[in-house]
Amino acid sequence: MLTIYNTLTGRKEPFRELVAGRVGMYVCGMTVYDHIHVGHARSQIAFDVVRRWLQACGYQVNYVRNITDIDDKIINRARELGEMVEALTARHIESMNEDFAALGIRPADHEPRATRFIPEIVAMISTLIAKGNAYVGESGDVLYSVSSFKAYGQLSGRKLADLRAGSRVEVDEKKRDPLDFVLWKRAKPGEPSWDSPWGLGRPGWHIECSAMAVALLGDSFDIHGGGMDLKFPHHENELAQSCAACDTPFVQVWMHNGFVRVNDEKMSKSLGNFFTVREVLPRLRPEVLRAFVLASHYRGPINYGEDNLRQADAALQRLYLALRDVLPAAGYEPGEATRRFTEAMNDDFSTPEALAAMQSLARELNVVKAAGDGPAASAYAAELRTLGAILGLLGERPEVWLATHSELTGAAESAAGRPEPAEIDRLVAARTKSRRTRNFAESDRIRDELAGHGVVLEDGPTGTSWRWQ
RNA sequence: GGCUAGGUGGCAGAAUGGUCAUGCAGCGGCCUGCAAAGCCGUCUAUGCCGGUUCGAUUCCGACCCUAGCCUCCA
Repeated sequence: MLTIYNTLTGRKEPFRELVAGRVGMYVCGMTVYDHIHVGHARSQIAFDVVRRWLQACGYQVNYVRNITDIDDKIINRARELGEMVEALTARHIESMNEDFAALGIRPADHEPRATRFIPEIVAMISTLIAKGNAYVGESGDVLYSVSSFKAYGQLSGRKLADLRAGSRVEVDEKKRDPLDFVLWKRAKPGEPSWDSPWGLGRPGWHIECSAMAVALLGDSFDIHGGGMDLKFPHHENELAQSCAACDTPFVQVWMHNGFVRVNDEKMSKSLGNFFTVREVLPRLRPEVLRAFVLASHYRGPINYGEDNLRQADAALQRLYLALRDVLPAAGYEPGEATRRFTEAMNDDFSTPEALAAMQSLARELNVVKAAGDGPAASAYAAELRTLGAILGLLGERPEVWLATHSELTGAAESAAGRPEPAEIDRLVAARTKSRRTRNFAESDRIRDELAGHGVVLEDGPTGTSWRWQ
């Protein structure tokens, strides 16, 4: 039985889908004005795994991940770069998709863009005005009236009075309530705009998600996910709009992932302490980043740093080493590892425990391998790869993975100074010759030399193989 | 100030009203010419103070500390 922690209720609850066998899921995606960073990657990996697990459980998942392609930041960035908004967003959507693919984050079933859903957005705003939940302010913007929705604050656990008392809420005289937020923003000259009953303008941030989610998943759906920082105000507002417009509970389960930290601080655009995925990937196998993310529970924080990445790499390498030289069987009888893995994933997607189960399975695999039990090893290998696939891991061939150099885990050797494979093969052959003549001083010298370049030698019954450390 | 989530071994990170995963690192052994890989064994932990209990790391309360949100942010 799958249980999921629901932000709305503050506890883990048994998951009950609205329509038997089907799950509608909406995850907040990217605002496309820059390359994605590790924090974004974490969030998308987390929900990618949620989706994969739901599918592994037999659900037919309708996965929607939006793209915010119009807002102030985009307009400002385009202006700074002297570029058209369309060109800027197209560029970054492409960049985002490349990064997602590298990290094994699968495309969503629907990837709606705000600018393609203007009619739906306008319609929802009209409904809100008609129902008395929204009004046209003095500035010409359309605003949502928070006091018109009595459950406002339920998701983030806040009371309107507390929020109003918050020292950082800016008082805007044009609003009836300082907490009212924009649904439709009137365009200033030169800004991209769309026609509406309230004049030329563009949608506010929150309304696009409401309108697109309802358009693609219906008035009420199963799971809505996003980063912790979206809980308030974004999801609170989204919830208020959608409930008021549709008179439905909107979302069954709200899920929020924790942050990536750098030196115990949130990695964020505003703090400037972020690493983009594309600057990090050249010296980090994408799968290592994925393993690093999954080594922690999705709701907790993770610290981005060399030590932790190295550990993730070592753990992953251990799994690949176990799989090396074993042909996975076509079928197998799921064992203790699968049972433990399943239980872990059913417990609010506890990927650290699931990975622990995989490590134990790798040990069993190593044992039967060493004992020369080929059929048992093949069965375990198949089981391990199946479990790995659910997490989007272990998709590579072991030999290929092990031959891939990772600067992080390798010697302090720059890419330029790294020896060529042909040169390594030559040295390995020379060492083998020395070993045959029992000239161990020379053979050890060669091994040390290679070790200095991050090359690890392994002597086996069929000869010597090498891999990058 | 309000709200939320946390504080577990050298590090990372699970779980649990009584026996505290898993990986890395360390130590001992097997294997090896020696190593590596692998296997076996093994050391170190539950922020602080009270309470409930036969027994709490786990439940309750206070305190301290950390992070996050309350403004754009995955």
